[in-house]
Amino acid sequence: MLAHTQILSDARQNIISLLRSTPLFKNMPENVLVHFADKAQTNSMQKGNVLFLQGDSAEWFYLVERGWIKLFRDTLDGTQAVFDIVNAGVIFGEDSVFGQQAYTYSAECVEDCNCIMFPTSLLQFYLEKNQQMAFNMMQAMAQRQNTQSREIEHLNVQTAQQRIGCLLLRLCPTQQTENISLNLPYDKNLIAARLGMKPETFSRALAKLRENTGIEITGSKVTIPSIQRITDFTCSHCSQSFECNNI
Amino acid sequence: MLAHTQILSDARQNIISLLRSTPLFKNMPENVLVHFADKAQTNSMQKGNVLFLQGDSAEWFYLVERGWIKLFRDTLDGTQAVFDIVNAGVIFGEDSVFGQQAYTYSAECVEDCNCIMFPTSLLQFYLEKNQQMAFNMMQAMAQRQNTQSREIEHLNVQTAQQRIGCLLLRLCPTQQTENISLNLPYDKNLIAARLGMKPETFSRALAKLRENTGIEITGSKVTIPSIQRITDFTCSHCSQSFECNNI
DNA sequence: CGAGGGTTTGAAGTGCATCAAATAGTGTGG
DNA sequence: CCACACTATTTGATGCACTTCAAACCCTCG
Repeated sequence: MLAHTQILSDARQNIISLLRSTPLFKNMPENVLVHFADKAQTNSMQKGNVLFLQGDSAEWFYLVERGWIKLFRDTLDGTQAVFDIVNAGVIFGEDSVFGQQAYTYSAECVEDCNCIMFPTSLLQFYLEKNQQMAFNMMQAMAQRQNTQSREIEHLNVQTAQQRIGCLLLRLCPTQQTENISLNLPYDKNLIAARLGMKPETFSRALAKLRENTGIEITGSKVTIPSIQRITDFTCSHCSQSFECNNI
Repeated sequence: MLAHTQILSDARQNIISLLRSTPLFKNMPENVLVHFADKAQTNSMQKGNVLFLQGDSAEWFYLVERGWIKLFRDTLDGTQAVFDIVNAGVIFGEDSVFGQQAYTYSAECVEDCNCIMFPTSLLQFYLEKNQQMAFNMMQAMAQRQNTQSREIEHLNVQTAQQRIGCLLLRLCPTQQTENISLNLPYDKNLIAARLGMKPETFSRALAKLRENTGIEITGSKVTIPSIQRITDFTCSHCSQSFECNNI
């Protein structure tokens, strides 16, 4: 019994520290974090699992602990518009607190993941009751909005090659500037969709980007000799003072 | 002296009722509205006037009373990414309350307008102090975010013709469904930029849209025989349950 | 009237999508 | 461990959408 309690407590402690590291729960008092952790449900999922569909009643919001989740909308003609793919530390589905209490997009697991879900009603409760919570929420929303308007800018002004370069920059560890090697976090097909292009276009654009910036790609493994060469090639069309690897 | 006071009072009353009609100030107590109105400054501007530039210290936020304001970013290669053009009743620049206290975009008048500016610090004060204010702010931000993610979707999946059709739908008065006539609110050049296309493309796409949907254009005057014909042509690629004329 | 910006039109080029097919990679059952 | 099925990715050929560059047209306003 003691062991059981201990396990529960460990899981709870884990959730609490995860929550604390997100912008939304930053600086929140311990008792609030505990309250959320107590109402949490953890979820392991495999590629292909659907978390929720656009229009579903929004009873939970999610925190990614591990893996990748695709956020998208289906269009009337049967295609799909992917507008974000999120990973560890990101909270999503929480924006349905406002409006019609229904999700405004769908979410699907694209790389095996652990998600923690919390009742939307609990968030709603604290948004009304706790000043800090409300402030954090606004901060997070402002941040996301800024990112999104950059996204619009990118779709408007960048070529396929440049959008890929920009994504690579955002995948790079921020410290290093040379001889970086990393793995593409999910299918090339999916990256293409995320960047608003077809798989074939992605493949060809990536090949050209290789010539233009000296990067190497083998399977999902990417090596980047010089960050500078990518930014030179990629960021010329972007607005001033924007750092891709800063998002 | 009495007349003078009366004029001041009228102006203040006007500001208060304008504020009350915005989502951000909806349901706010009278004394708060008065406080904002007291600190307000009104501004008449002509086409071409710049309200602020990206990076400027964000000391004011704005409410449009009349006219049109372009929100944009300049890119390193000297072009411009327009991500919104707003008009009466819209508040902008208020998102700089968060983050680095600097505007994240630039704003310029594109059709003669009246704007009312309020100190950002006052908003900040009430966001921390007043529950309703914080709630309204979040509501407004959620709304805007939803709109923006639709925008991304549109850029991804719609053709030039369809994007124009979509814009027209949003300009139509919501009640009517047939024989609508309206004026384009600002330069065609600017509409093109707003929709992420070149002026030449806009001109040609508009001509084709005329053939496809039966609309007529003379100068800035547009007549639309049937809304239905536009939605049939325009909205097929959009995600389900989205009403263009509902934004 | 004439200058200048906004708008349209034409010709040619570029980028991305589409359709089709080949190739590589992965997981399955034998 | 291999053959097979299936998916992901690449490659080729072709077409369409949008851009670019250039020039004409139109409208407004001094």
